[in-house]
Amino acid sequence: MTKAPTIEVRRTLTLRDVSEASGVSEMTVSRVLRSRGDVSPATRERVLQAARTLGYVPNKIAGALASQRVNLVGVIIPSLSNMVFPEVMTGISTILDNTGLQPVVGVTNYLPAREETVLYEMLSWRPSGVILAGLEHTTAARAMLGQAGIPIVEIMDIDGPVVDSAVGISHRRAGRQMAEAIIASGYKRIAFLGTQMPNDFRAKKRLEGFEEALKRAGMALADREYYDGGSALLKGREMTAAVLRRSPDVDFLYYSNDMIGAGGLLYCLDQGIDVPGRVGLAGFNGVELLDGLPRRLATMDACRLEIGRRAAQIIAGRNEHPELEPEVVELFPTLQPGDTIRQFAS
Amino acid sequence: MTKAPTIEVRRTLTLRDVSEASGVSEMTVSRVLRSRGDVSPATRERVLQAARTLGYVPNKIAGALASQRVNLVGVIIPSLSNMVFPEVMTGISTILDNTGLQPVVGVTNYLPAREETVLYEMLSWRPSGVILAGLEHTTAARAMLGQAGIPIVEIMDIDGPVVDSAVGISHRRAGRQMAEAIIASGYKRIAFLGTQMPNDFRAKKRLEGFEEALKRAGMALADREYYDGGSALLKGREMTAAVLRRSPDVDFLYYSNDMIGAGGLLYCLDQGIDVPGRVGLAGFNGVELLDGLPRRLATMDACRLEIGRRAAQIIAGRNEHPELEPEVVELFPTLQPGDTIRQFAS
DNA sequence: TCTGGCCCCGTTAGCGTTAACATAGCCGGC
DNA sequence: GCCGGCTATGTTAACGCTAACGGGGCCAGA
Repeated sequence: MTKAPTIEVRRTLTLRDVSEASGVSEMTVSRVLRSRGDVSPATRERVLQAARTLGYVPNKIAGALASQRVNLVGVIIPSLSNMVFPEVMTGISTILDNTGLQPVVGVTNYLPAREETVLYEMLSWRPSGVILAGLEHTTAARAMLGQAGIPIVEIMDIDGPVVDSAVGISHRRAGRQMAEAIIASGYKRIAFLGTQMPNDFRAKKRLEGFEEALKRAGMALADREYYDGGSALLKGREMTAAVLRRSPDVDFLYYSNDMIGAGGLLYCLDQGIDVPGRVGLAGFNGVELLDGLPRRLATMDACRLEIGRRAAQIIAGRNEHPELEPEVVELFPTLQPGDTIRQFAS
Repeated sequence: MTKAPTIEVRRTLTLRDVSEASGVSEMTVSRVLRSRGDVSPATRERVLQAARTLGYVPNKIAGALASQRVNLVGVIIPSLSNMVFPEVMTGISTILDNTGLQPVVGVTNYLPAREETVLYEMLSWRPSGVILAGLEHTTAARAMLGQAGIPIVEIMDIDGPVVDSAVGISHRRAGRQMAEAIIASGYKRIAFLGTQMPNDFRAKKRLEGFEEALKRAGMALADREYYDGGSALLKGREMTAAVLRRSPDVDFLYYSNDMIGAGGLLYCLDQGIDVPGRVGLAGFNGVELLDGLPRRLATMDACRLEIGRRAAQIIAGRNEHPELEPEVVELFPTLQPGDTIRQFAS
């Protein structure tokens, strides 16, 4: 009984190994493994068998270099830890799964310089497309995007000039709408509570839209409070406590995201504060988490899943049909009044 | 006045373009861009200048093929949407940032078959290492890992056979410890509430350890409830309501994760149920979110950040010093009793 | 002046795969 | 029986970069 020969020094396997094991040329093996071109069922089977028993894993690096084709899509986002981008990723994945494309994530931590680095790194792998959050980039990053010669989709935001394609909502308008709803409900002394982050341009735009609407109604923010880092839920509590202490006459708290809004809501309920009678509350994003709170926080859905889907569709489409034109897709978030905003003016 | 010549059909730039623009050989350009080998400051500057003005981005595909070196580390995790893996990623990134290595994430959605696919895909890029969650893999996946010839680190769990290296905690022991603490506090009728997911092996092991400790104390689970999908916070509420209705005599609720535990806590507080007098509660993971709740949920820290850091250190270390041996690192989670578990037996 | 060594830079030969073309064999129709 | 046209396979030449080596200039010491 002979034993199958075991390779001593395990070099990494190549097409040549499979070709020798199955008695055909490397080219034929390549064709079988990519199911491209005509191969007779017999040899196909023989090759697959050989590849399997050897445990061959193709080398995409060599393949990509030869074919000038890389099935990767770079996705550059600010953070993974705030529940909003994972959902965007889900949207992207569901679409890309049906194409041969594969997402590769890069995280910038809201730092433009980091975005530039990550982008450079990604482009050096010559991906088939890039999806990145926001419209604000360093000049160098913008230059790279322009040069890349691949479809680029900026997501989340459409308030500003676009490099190539874009899918998002108008955060300025979203802020305005929320302000209008709050004003219409009769709230008069409105405070803003948000992140300190100077590079969260979308939060900034929402606030701008919000203040603009206030101004148009002859009002202004009664107070504002910023935080930076830490547990958002806890910060929401703390900031809410601080604002209500400092400005007891405030009757509405507008949070820059749902998480701190949820913290604020829990705080108010703890303190026995009448919501939405004594104070109204609103956040932004429409995160799933809110469903489990004692009361539904008013919020606006940011269309995260749909944004991911549409962005991926644009990349996939342009990949298949290079003649397709760039497009800018605006989505419209819906205001969910929940239980933390009065229904009628008082 | 002559205009700089603009290239009509924008081919993608190569080293050759930079070399021509700067009047040196491609090799010298390569050396400059990788800061490897001796190059005179003068030519270095000239090359960098040329590369910058052209907007050259190196082609890592070609570089990797030529050098047989890829600075990527594959990270394969079940999910991004539950707050635990993003933190592991953070740990990995902080270490890798200082090494020239770069993480690439793949998500399996707790599906072994999907893990196999993702792994195959990753290995085909010939990464410098792979970090993957859990010890349970398909045979094919296990075979690939064995063949890969690169450092592999299995993370989160160490209850079982390891492919190469591993960093994690014993979930069985974690379950046991929590059970012992609960029993010591005098709770008698204990229910379990967890995910339906048949492939969350770690949750399963925690439950096994938990039940084992109960058994040793002559007890058994009084009730159990499973959920599947949806908002974890909301599900936590619903499941808690269901269990307390079905088994009114239950005096402790052990949740398989903090998120549903938080939902349960909020439900109990809503209902005016005395926590931890009438019922005690405990979760698992030690997520930051808990800090913002009205009461601190008992939990166990899963050492996520540290797991990420140690795993990355192993990869980076073995990458620098290939002679290093595989290692298995066990971390020890600490039980945080919080406010939802009685301090003394009653 | 010669020699050895260092600095700087160029030349050559792949890395493992695929695109493009070449070719051998076979079938059917006239 | 020859030829066109298919099918199944092989051959060749990149793809863009880097490892490895080679070598010309220059300086110091003999």
